[in-house]
Amino acid sequence: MIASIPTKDRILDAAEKLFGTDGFEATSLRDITTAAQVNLAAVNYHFQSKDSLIEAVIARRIEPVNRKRLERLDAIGENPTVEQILTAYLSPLFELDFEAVLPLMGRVHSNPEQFVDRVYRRHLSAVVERFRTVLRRALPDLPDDEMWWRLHFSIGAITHVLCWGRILPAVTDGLCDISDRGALIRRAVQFLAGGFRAAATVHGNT
Amino acid sequence: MIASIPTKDRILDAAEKLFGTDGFEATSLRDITTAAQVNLAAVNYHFQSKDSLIEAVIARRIEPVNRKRLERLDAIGENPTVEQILTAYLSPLFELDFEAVLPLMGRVHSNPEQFVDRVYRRHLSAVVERFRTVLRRALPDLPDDEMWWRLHFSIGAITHVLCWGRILPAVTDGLCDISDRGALIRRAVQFLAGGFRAAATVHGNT
DNA sequence: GTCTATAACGGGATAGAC
DNA sequence: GTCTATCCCGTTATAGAC
Repeated sequence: MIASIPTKDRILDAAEKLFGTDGFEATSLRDITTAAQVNLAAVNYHFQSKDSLIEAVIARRIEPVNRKRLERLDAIGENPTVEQILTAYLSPLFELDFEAVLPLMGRVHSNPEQFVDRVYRRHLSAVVERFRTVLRRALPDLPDDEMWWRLHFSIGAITHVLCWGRILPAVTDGLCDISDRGALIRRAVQFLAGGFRAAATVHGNT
Repeated sequence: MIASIPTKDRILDAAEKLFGTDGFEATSLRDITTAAQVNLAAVNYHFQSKDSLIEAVIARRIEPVNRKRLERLDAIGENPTVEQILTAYLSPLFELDFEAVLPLMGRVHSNPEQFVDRVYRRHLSAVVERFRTVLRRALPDLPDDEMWWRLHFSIGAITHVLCWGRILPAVTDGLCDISDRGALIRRAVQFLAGGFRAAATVHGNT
């Protein structure tokens, strides 16, 4: 052991970084214990299995984010604007680290088959439901189905930034800057609010 | 061999389905050859490795989509609306099968580290560049950096639908219907066009 | 709690008969 | 082109000493 950080936390730190960059299946316990500079068997001692480790890594990050989301939603009062609601949802996420933890969140959001039960149903669905209710008050003319679609479009837009964040500057000749988080949140909120406010036509089978 | 479909195509069909639902790492060659009802060694005969198989599976679907995208972009004339441009980009994608091929496309779009070279740079960047140029003419007041961000928000929104498509009805009590593709395309285009048209404020370091 | 050593297994890939 | 059999490696997980 090199630093004074407990073994369990060293494993969590290394795992979340590697899971984020390489994916859950592609990351072996050996990769994790090597990066964390702990013994291989420590993973199965502190966590019971790789699967439990994955759950622990995710829960450690999602729970504080969701707590802040609900706090900020409560803080903006009874009749917030769409922009305020979206900011309450997004800002706790984008305060996290783009190198280590945001890629992990991206993985979680883009693997429904793997995580819909252990993440969406357990950690996310109640929060989404709260925000959906508030958004419905802010956009009373939007039909329920359209609201759901737009929520998913929005979550997808954000998920993509989580997944691609670190390499966005490279594929856009430096035009996409991820260092200014306040600006990034405002950009996202403006775009998504524009989408939520777009006219919703009735869709038939044409 | 049960049907008359050539072995090579049987492998591609089974692989794209399994890659889409389970992911690339989680799908073994044994899974694929069992589903395709072909011999294990056939994969290494027709393709050289699992990695080459992955590339072949992706290229088979992406290339026709991109050809149609450019055809439809050409077909809408010199000064198309934002809605027309977005429809030209999205419609060839959403004509594909939500059970087999769209989940695969979702995987590809949400794994930048794995696919930025073999997919984005090879198959996608030229097409995105064409659409970015046309969009810039349709939205002359939008700064270049904002354009890039909004393109990525849009691609993310769509990617999310590709990844989550099959289970969206389940998590929304049936409100999200993916069977009517025309309606889905129109919904997405309306949302994204609203986002692209949103006012873009200048972002400082506040 | 932490280590070494190893079990038990499944993975990709290939040799060689047909 | 297609098959069987097998090699060789990396994986998760655990047993047992310290």
